[in-house]
Amino acid sequence: MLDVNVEKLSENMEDYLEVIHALAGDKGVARVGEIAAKMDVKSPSVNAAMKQLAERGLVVHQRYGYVTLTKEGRVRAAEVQEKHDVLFMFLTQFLMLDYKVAEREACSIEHAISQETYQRLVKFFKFLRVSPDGAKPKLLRNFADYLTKGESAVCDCEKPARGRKALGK
Amino acid sequence: MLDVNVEKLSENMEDYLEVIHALAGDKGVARVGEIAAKMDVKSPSVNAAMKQLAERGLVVHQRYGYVTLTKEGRVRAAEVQEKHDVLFMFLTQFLMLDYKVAEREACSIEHAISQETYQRLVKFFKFLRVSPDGAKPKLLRNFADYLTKGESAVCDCEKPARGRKALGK
DNA sequence: GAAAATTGTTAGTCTAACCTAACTTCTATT
DNA sequence: AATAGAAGTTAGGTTAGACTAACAATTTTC
Repeated sequence: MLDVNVEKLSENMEDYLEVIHALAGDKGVARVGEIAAKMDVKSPSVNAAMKQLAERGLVVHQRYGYVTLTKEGRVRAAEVQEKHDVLFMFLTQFLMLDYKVAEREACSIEHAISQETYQRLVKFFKFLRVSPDGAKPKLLRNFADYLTKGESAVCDCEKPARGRKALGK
Repeated sequence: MLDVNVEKLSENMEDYLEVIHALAGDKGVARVGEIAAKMDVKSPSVNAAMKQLAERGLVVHQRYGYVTLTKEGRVRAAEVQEKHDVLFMFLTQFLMLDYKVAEREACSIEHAISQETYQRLVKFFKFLRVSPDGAKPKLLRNFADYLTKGESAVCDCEKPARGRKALGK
């Protein structure tokens, strides 16, 4: 199926792909200078990276010109981006971390998780019907309470049959 | 409070601390050769690493002799280990990944998460009463079903009020 | 207790990132 | 269309981490 013949990329190279992907957006092209700015490195570093990525067939880099992702480059970039997004969602929606922290952490964890783990996370979200925008499921609203109010708020998935609602009301 | 004056360690250095911590166990000491074997590197690499860690006051390394963690080294090692353990738990208990995959991923993610994120994960486990050994909470048993049976099994934390149990029985 | 075997160290090399300084190409203004 | 300035490239240096080969210390074995 998929994922055959995929040489492993370093974290750095994954970052470059991701940034190019983001910059390219609709235009489909990025400049060395833009990439350098976004990655917070100098242009010679970008140059060296582009050389490597070009050799691996992930980007096309015209001398003094545009950088574009190849088809395969786009696929790899998208994979990383998807991991990033699902991790961000986990960190914000589940763990209720603030956006800035979540963003930073997602950026590092995205390189550390396998496709397999990514897919399980996606399934877990589906199972709980969590989405980036939509209303939080009850479970997570409960957890939010727990975080602010402490031990008193509990997950009402557990021990639901014993008393409470059943008795007093 | 805590965590002042803590120079950031590279992933590699964190790994060394973790391995020394594990090897030291009760004896409290480790040998260069053991460390090399566990990390799957050669001894000169361990040597160089020990030099660095000794300079930072995290280990004591006697020439041709034992390596031991300092107090601070032990603290740092334990922090990494705790992250590892909670991640391993998340990957196995929540995402139901197999032990081998979970172990591998925990080893890489452990370097990428902050104390803050770690603590939130711990709280989430407490909230759901998940423990390494104990019985899985209902939520996770449901998710396990969902993974094998697909969409039909759902989280019964959500939409619990509408029919089902209330009606049929 | 001396020689052999094991274990640890040193010196020097390699690679992936990064950097600065100097150079080249492109572009945009007059 | 010439040139100033911006953008990109090349050359060469730095650091962290690994490696091999050669050497030194320690431990084991006879």
